[in-house]
Amino acid sequence: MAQAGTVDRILDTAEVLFAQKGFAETSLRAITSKAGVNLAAVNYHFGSKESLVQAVFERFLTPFCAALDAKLDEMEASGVADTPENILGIMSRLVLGSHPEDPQRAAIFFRLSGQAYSQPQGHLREYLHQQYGAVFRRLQDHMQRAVPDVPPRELFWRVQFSLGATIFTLSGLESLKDISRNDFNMDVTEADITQRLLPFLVGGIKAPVPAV
Amino acid sequence: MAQAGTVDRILDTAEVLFAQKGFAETSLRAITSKAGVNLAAVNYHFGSKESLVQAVFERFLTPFCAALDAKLDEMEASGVADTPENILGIMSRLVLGSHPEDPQRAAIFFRLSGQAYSQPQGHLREYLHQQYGAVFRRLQDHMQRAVPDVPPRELFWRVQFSLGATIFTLSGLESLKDISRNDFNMDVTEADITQRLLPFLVGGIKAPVPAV
DNA sequence: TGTACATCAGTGAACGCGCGTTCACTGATGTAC
DNA sequence: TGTACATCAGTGAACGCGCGTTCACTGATGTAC
Repeated sequence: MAQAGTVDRILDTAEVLFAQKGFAETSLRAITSKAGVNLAAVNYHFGSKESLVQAVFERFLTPFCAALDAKLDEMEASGVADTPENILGIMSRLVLGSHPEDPQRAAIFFRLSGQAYSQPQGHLREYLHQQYGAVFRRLQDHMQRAVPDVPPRELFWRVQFSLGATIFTLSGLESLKDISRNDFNMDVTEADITQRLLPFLVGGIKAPVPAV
Repeated sequence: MAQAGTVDRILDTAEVLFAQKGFAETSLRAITSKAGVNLAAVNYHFGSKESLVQAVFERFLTPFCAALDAKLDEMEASGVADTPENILGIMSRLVLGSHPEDPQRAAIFFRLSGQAYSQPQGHLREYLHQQYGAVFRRLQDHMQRAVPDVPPRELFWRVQFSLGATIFTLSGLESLKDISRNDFNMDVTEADITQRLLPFLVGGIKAPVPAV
């Protein structure tokens, strides 16, 4: 963070504060004063607060989606069969490994996602869907090949459920860590949770489809 | 809503607006003008905006938790064995059936829950946990008896994942309905989703525990 | 090499606005003697 | 039965505050001739 340009200092600070306090609850004054830049610099560089929010997401998602695309290319080229286990494995390794120098970064990413999705107005959700929908559909296609017996409509919902379980859990991780510490005397990490999450999701995605 | 007392008119209006736009994004002026009551009435009856938010949750959760307790009593008395299917079945029937006169109400409940959980500050989450934690633990105990092979710590997380899948999906239902309509030419209802959700959750909760 | 102008990052102060909250007040109902 | 006082729901107007945004400005760097 130190000595970076104004734009990066704003983005670095904004992503931490947005994750900590939410979009509406984080003022530009809070961001700029913590970042050590002038209040007007946000509007100068980004145009508005809303554009700053989008820029924060772009900085996360663009490289992530590019990496995911590359991994999927790799997988297709190698001829490995699609299974829920290896598709979800790719995802989790990508998320956890995307910023090895800063393990907190993955947590921030999830908290931001959780907030983006629970924003009731949905401008942001629409923007993300439009911007990154293609990778999502590609992932969905692979998953379909992995579980051909699950009808596409059913699978669509199961992928949504999986997304929900993941984002919800990892975005509220701080308080869940506390509970886990109190109830089980046990510290947990993002990697722990992911290890527990994968079998759960695989079980759910592969579950028998009830005859209607 | 018509002709109710001031307190109820405020609560009725607030719960709809909070679900639609979020807590921070809904002003007391919006609530009171739509409810047809004086601006100062909120502070007169509830003391502050934050207390109003809590009151909205209480009006949902207190009867819901009482009904859940009663159902669990009933189940224990009847000697039916615990299974993931019937525990989750009780929950879903309770949620969907809790306001048969107003099916929209369940959707509002989930949107509020989704927002409560994604609130990064967590005052509300703490308040809810403290207020309704007992019923949650009781539910967890039943689930443990239903899947004795899953270690308690593992189960704790699986219940969190289930909660996440449920709240996340049902709280973002509006936009998912749109996607489903576009991609599959298919309208979905809360009850549809619940029917698809249950096998997914059962599959996840029963999934084999990986040897570590 | 020097001068004039354009571009650009950044600044400090102010703008108007909507917010939650407060306060003095009204009018109706209940209670004490 | 009448009077004085207390309680309570509700009101209208104002309060101060923090917000996102704007604007005129500065100073450094680049470009044209």
